Amino acid sequence: MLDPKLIRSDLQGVAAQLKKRGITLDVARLEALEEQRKSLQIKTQDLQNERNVRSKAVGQAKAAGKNVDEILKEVKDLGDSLKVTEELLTKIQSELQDYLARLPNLTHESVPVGKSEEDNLLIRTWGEPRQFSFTPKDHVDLGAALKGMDFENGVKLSKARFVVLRNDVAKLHRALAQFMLDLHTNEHGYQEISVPYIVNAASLYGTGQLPNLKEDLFALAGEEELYLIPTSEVPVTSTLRDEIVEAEQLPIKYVCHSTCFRSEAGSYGKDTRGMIRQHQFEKVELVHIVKPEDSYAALEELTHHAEMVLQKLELPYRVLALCTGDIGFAAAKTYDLEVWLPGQQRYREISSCSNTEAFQARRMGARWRNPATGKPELVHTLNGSGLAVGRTLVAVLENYQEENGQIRIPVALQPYMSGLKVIG
RNA sequence: GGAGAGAUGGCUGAGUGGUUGAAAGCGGCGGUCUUGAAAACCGUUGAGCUCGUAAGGGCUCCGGGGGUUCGAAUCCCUCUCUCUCCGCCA
Repeated sequence: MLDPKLIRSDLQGVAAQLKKRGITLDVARLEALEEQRKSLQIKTQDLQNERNVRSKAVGQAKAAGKNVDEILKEVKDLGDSLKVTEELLTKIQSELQDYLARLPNLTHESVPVGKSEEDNLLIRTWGEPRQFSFTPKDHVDLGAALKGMDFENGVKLSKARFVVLRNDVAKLHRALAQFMLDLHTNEHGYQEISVPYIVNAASLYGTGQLPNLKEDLFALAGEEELYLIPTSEVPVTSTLRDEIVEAEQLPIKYVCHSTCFRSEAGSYGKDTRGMIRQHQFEKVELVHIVKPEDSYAALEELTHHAEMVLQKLELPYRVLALCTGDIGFAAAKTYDLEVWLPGQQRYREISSCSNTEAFQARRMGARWRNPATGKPELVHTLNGSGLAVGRTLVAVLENYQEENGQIRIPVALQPYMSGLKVIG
C-alpha cells in the first residue's frame, strides 16, 4: 500500500507517478473521500471525547454519593449521534482503504518509463548462446526421448499444464533445487526456511496478491478462505507480519524451496507447449528484509545471487530492468533474468528480483526499531527467484543437449547427480 | 473427532462495570556508585490513528467481530486461535 500521508500531501504527484504505470488515479473521488474522512473523524473523536468526559463525571458523582439523574439525562442522546458518525466514518474509511489497497506501488526513479515488455531496458548479458552443429530440440522432445517428461500423464492425473517427471529428469529436477539451496545457504549467507503452502487471505493481502490478483490463485474449497501459495514469497515475507524486529537482526535473508501454484488465468494459449508455464512448479525463492536505506544495494545483491546460479550452471542469460508498464503490482523496481533457450531461440524469464520498498511492509505491518528514533519503522522487503526450478530444468536440457539426444550434466550439478556426467 | 481450560504490553503475570493504557516482576534505556564491569539503588520504558507550522491536544487498542451500558479488559453472543486429556494419524 502507498503511504496515505503521501497521498494526502501530494495527490497530484502520486497521480503523475501512477500515470507512468498506466494507472489513472481518480483524484476527484479521493479528494472528496479524504475531505469526508477528515471532518467525520474530527466529529467522531470530539463526540467520543465528550462521552468519555461525561461518563467519568458520572462515576465521580456516584462515588461522591451525589444524585446522577441529571447528568445521565444530558448524555442520553450523545450515544445515538455518536453511533451515526462512527458508522459513517467506518464506511468512508473502508471505502478509502479498499481504493488504496488496489493501487500499485510507485516505481523508483531509475525505472525506465514504458508501456509493455518491449520497453524493458537491457542491463547486461552474460555468456554466449552455444553454436549447435545440429538443430537443437526443445525440452518437450528431449524430455520425451529421455522418457522423463510425460505431459499426457500429467493431464490424465490432473489437467492441462501439469506434468509427470520420471527417472533422471526427475532426479535432475531435484538436483537443481538442492544445488540452489546449498549455493545460497553456503556461499551467499541465506537462512533456509520451510513454510506452509496453504495460506490465509491476510498473508496474501500483505504481499499484494489480494485483492487485485485473486484470479491467479488457487483457492481451496471449504468453509475457510485459504489459498495455495503462488510463490513462497507470500508465506516467507509474511513471517514478519505484525512483527517489530531489532536493528541488529537486519538484514534477514531467507532462502526457501517450495512448490508454487498458479491458475494462470489470463494466460490461455500462452506457452501451452512444455514446462514453461505450469499450474504447479517449484521455485527456490530469495527474500530480504532490510533497513530502508539498504534496500537498493540489497536488490543488486539479491539479483547477483540469482545470477550466480546461472553462472555456475554456465547458462547464458541477460538482465533486464522492467519498465513502468511491465513491472509487478508490489514492486518499486524489478530486474528480470532471462535464460537462453536454444529450443525457442530466445531468452525466457527465469527469475524476477524486486524491491518492494515499504509497500508490502506497510500492508503487513512489518517493522524494525530504528535506534536513531527509538520508534518502530517500516522495513523494506525484497524477493527474487533464485531460480525457478522447472524453467532451469528446461534450460539445462536444451542448452546441454547432444545430437544423439543425450544431456550432459553441468559440472556444478554432478555432485548432486550421483556423479553422473551425462544422462540419456 | 470427543471433553475441558485459556487468549492482557518485548516476556511472565495481576486485574470481574467508573480517572486502568492497564499492578508487579523480568527485559530494555538513562543515571548514581566503580579504574572498568557486575551487583545494588533511582528514574524511565506499548502501538496505531488523528488535529496542529510547532508547542501540544484528542481518539482507538487488553485474540477478531457484534451486543448490553451514561461508562466494558471486566457482563452477554459469536468466530478464530492456543493448551491439556482421550481417540485417530505421517
